[in-house]
Amino acid sequence: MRSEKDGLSERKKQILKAIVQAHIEGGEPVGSKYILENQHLNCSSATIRNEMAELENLGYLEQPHASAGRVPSEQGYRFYVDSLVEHYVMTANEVAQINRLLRAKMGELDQILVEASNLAANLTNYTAIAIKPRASLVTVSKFETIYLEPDHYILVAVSSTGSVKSKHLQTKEPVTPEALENLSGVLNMLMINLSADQITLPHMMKLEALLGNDAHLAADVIKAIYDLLKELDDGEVKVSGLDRLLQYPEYSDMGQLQALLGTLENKEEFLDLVSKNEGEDVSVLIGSESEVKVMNNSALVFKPIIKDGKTLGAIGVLGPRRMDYAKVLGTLEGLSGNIADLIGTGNQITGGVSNGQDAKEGG
Amino acid sequence: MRSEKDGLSERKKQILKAIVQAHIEGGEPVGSKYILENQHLNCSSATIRNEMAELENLGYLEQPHASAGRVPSEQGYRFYVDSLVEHYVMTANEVAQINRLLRAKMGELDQILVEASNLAANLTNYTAIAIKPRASLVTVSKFETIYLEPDHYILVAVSSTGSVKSKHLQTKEPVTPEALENLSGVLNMLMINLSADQITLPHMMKLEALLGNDAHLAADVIKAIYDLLKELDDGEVKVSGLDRLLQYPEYSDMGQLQALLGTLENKEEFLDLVSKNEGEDVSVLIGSESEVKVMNNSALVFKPIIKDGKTLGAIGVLGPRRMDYAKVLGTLEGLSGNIADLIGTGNQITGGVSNGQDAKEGG
DNA sequence: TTTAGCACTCTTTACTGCAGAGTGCTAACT
DNA sequence: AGTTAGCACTCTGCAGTAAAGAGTGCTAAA
Repeated sequence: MRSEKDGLSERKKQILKAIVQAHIEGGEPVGSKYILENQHLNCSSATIRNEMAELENLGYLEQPHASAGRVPSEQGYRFYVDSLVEHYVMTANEVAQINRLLRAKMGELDQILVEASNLAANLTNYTAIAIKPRASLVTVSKFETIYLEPDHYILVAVSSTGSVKSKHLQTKEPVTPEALENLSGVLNMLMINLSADQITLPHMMKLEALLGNDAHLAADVIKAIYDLLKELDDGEVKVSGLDRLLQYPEYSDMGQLQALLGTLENKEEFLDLVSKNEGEDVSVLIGSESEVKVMNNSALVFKPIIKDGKTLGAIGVLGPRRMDYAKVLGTLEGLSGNIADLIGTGNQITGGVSNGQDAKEGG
Repeated sequence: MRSEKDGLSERKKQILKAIVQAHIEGGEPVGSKYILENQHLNCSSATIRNEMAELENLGYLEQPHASAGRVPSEQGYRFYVDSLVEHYVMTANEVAQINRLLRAKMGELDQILVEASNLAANLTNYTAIAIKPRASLVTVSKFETIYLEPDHYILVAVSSTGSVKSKHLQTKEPVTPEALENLSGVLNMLMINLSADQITLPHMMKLEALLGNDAHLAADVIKAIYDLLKELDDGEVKVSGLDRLLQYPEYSDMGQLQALLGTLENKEEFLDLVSKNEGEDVSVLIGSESEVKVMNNSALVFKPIIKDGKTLGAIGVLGPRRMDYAKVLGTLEGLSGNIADLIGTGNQITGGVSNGQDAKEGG
């Protein structure tokens, strides 16, 4: 006993692993007999029972009631994910699927993320989420105006992360295309690389001054810029494959499910989660580990998409605590590799560095 | 008997209405005794039973099993909605809530729709959806380019409906800001007001010719324009308050629920619905009326947002068949009035005509 | 045409008993 | 000391039954 540095004998590990895997597959408590039949250990069911009792004392297993089999505890899953899970390697077929679908939809990051989360849902058969984190440091790196009618133009802003947002603006007095060109010139001089709270009264004064005859545009433009910055800052959470949750009996209990759905609509908690685990490569949050109250019965695995040290987004998989971690981890690895490649090859703001497939679990 | 032109005596109507309303509230079959106690008809429960038996023969009611109360049939709801429902008038409080929240989030149509559907979900306590219909006739009315780096620029397109989309483009050979200005000029001459299938080889030839030294840009630009048009065409469906469905016992049956969730992810069916009922003011689809297979137990009420004869979007409410139609209809009326006002007052592409609060049910 | 009364049907709930699954413990074995 | 066989015990799940309740349809009388 105690022959291993983490305190579990090889046999205990094997039993724990078998229990976790069996429970992942079937969703029901697993008993000593099952282990005996499916795992060729050279011992009897009684021995296994003894081991299981010890594993329970150590906190890795729990018993729903006195005479049911054992179910992995949160700690049990944790240990499984950290030390026992074998890396699932995607089949050629799956890799091909990712390549085909993702490349077909090549586009802006938002789209790629959503597409990737669709794929994740399909491949893992759990619910997946695409997360675009809040970016509190985002600024506008370039302005442009588009003249439409004498009293109507569009203000376009390109953010430091490359996304493009626009706002329609209506003017009281007519403006000329030349005035608008002047406006964008002034904006590109004055208002570049400022975050919302760096825009101060002096900026506005200067803006009005530089606009000369068109000073009447200033107020609306400033408001529009504020709005644009707010939109750029804003995180987004998009959910795919929600219906897949329902096939797992743990979600047949309404109430629980309703709460979870409610949480999913409230993107805030997920955005917080992502920014909190920013440093990690892959994060695996099991049950109550993830401060999102509702998730006691669930697990969330997510992987940020990092580019040049900046977290551009994340894709995650949400499912019951007894999630097929091997498969989910493998899928997210594969997907993120592909996304990184895609971002590298062209459609994003900077070319270069590809942060590849280096796998490591987060704590 | 048969004193009314639609074939139902006043008393039958009253009974039918009472049954529908009671069922809407409680969700359970309602019996003759309940009617007797809550509706002061000058008759006994036996008479009511006779009337109910007749209403059942006429197809307005059905009996879940031999000795339960009656439940309105699809036809019963239909009749209720068409002739019996009283218009719900929003409370001052509700109107104020709409005004406050909607005006605070003034912005592009997409945002307004989503915000309105959030409100609809809150006010009605059902699930709401915001629908931006496919627009197969959409074209680009203005192009603009934004220079970022020698090998990297952005193509911006303003659609005929006023929405703005953009695409990052990477070039093999370096381009100058002047070249890009030329490019947008040429695009604004050549490629304006064309739908995807109107872009032909001659266009591309001419584009290359006019670009002169920068002809190498043409291929990528054409592809980008195709992509932009596709994105502009694309409909969107956004769901709010999904969790609210679960409080109604009709959705406690998994499977049914799972199918419905699946359908909600597949926006196609909803987009089809909207375009099919384009002419209507308010559409009320009860159960199987709405060709969406899954919805046998549900009802969908939606109202298009129309501006200058064009359907810009729609907001809808989805709930159990026994939905509080009065409240839902009233809420959608109120919301759409406010949206119309908002669109009128500034942020959208054309000013003018406000299609107000004129209410009428669709058939 | 309406009503009172009653028999009938069907669902819901509670309770019972039984079979099955799985454990924990003890005593014997290596 | 670790392992095993055996057995008693506990808890769940299911089937069957009985009783209560709700609501109807029908009949006969007003």
